[in-house]
Amino acid sequence: MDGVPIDEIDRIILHLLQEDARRNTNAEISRQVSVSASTVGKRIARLEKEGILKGYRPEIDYERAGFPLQVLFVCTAPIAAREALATETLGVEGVLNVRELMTGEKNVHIQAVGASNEDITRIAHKLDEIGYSVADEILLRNEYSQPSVQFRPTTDGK
Amino acid sequence: MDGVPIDEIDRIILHLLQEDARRNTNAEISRQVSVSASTVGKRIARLEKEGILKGYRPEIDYERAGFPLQVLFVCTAPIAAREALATETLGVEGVLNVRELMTGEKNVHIQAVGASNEDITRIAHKLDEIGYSVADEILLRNEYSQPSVQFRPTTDGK
DNA sequence: GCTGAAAGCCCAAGGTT
DNA sequence: AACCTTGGGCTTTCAGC
Repeated sequence: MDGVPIDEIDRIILHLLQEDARRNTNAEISRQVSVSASTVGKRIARLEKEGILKGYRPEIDYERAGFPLQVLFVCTAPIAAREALATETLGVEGVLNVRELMTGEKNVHIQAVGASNEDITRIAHKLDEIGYSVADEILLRNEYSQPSVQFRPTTDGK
Repeated sequence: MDGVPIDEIDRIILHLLQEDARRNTNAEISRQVSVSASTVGKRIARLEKEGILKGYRPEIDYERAGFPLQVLFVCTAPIAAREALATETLGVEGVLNVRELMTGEKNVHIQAVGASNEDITRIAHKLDEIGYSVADEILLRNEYSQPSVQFRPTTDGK
């Protein structure tokens, strides 16, 4: 499954995809790395097959897109049901992201967006219905994501 | 800046980009919506210019990519410095994501990955150095993201 | 495992309605 | 605004190394 850890070339490919996964074409990447475009394509296919690359998503400014309310629900879920719940949670309209924490009583963080308070209330009810206990409901002020994590493991990648 | 709110066609474009921002080309999108490929391209350019589309990122399984440790740092930052800090935080190697909360004393959540405990310790020190008070450090068990949020605002998109 | 070439497909620009 | 055309560029596949 993950016999080959990923080498220097893979790391550069991942890095360039992180910068712009839509515009950085195989051909463009091949120019910044000393392999051909078809090799870049094959390596990306391999990274996808191994589950390292799981998809390509646009980053959206939800506020400007008509969803001004961003909320973080801090929840408690029975440990046993946690994984099953997480999947179901993504089915709730407005939910963007679910994080399961290893420790602590409040062990699940759910990020959601809505166009109005009505939406947020509906989501909260839904979460309760699914089986969460919603401990806290915090408005998000801003979110920043890393455009480009450095791909240089301390184990120097051998 | 955001005079035109975004119509039904824009919403379908965003939806298809959310499913696969790399493979769903303008031409492919034009087939699923009754406009030409060049119109799709121009609408995407407009959405980018208005800041609704902010980038295209690969979703990476960091664990398989050699970063088995995922941590959530729950921090407190002086309200005034919060925004400036957030930007600086993204510069710390290993940091993936920063969320600013509107309320509560622990007002910033920072998500980071590392190859070893050493990395995590280094990040924690760095956050402290930058000016955060790190209140909690929780191992993340799993994270799920929404592949595709339904783009239908309750205001029915006029 | 990588390369290179060819066929088919895609994109961006400019002109038209 | 949206459309069409078109030249240049891209992706994919496959033979060959």
